[in-house]
Amino acid sequence: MIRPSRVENRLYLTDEQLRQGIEAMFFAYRGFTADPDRLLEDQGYGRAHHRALHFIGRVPGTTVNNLLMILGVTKQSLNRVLRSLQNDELVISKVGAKDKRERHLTLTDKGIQLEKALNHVQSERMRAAYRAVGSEAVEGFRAVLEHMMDAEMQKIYHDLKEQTK
Amino acid sequence: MIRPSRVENRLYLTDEQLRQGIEAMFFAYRGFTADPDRLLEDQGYGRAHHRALHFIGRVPGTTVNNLLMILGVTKQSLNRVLRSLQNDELVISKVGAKDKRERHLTLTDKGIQLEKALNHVQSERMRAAYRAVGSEAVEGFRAVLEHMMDAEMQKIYHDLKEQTK
DNA sequence: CTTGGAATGTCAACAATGCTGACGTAAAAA
DNA sequence: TTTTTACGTCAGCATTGTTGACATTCCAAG
Repeated sequence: MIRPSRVENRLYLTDEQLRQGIEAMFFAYRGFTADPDRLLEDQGYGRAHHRALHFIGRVPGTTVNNLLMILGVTKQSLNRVLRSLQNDELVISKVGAKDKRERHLTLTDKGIQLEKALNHVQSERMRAAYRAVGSEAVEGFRAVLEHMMDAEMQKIYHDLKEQTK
Repeated sequence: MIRPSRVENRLYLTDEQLRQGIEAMFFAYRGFTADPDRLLEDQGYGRAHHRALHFIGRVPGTTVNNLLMILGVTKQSLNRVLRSLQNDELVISKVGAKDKRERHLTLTDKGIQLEKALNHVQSERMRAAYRAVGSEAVEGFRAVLEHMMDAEMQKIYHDLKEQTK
């Protein structure tokens, strides 16, 4: 549980501290993607494929349009990635029953396998970091990240959390 | 399923918690880069230009090779960015006095101005997030990020901190 | 019911930024 | 001195963003 700063309501932050935060974010994100990137390279995929697999796995049956909002890229960019995943039989696209304009996306067994592998290496790094710092730090970490998101992203982030309850 | 007891050192993390951490990182990084991206677009630059400006500003007189290690890209990729920054007179490259193979990079006044503007919008978002969560959370945030970096990046990150003392 | 507009997804072409390979020049080693 | 290594530059390719054009489907106005 996060207590909003109890003593100093306004904490004084030097430019230097903020700059270190920026650099930490930059270097950490590289670490965050390093392990999945290695796995993906073996298969001839990139980060874009990872993101698609992740969120299709997270919300099975989602539409292309919904995925678009989550990922924040153009549909043309996403389409290219989805096409290759479908060709390789990692993803299945089914025309909507109600609305035939929509395509509903799900992972095949093969897709689930790769997604699991990617999720595993990424989770292990995060688990290690979490373990190293303890649970209070973890809550702080998540709190700061949440406040760094744009408002729409915060909403999507929370909706995803609800979804798996 | 066996539940490890929640003693302080021992942190039990569900798959779901780890997955949320992953997604938080993903969405937050988008927010983290959103404001600078807008500024950069106005000038016809991209994120790669931002990173170069940032670290040249941080370590004035650094060599291309040193910058390469910080950024973790190939010299060919960096070179393209540096060339455009030099053409636009944001960066100056000077042949090394001792070793003429090296180029030492510094920002021009124009370069400093743009770097300041980029740093400002990015810092403001971080400051807002920090303020919203309080100082304990901030420390947790930085601690987790640090443990998420690869070892070489941790070293570089710390060296940069020392440098400005 | 028909028709025109909005929504959804696909195809094509372009831009930014990764990458590898080839190479010139300077320094270091043999 | 000659060969090897290091540093930086130029050329070309791959991934993944972008905008534009378009076919199909749905829905709402008439």
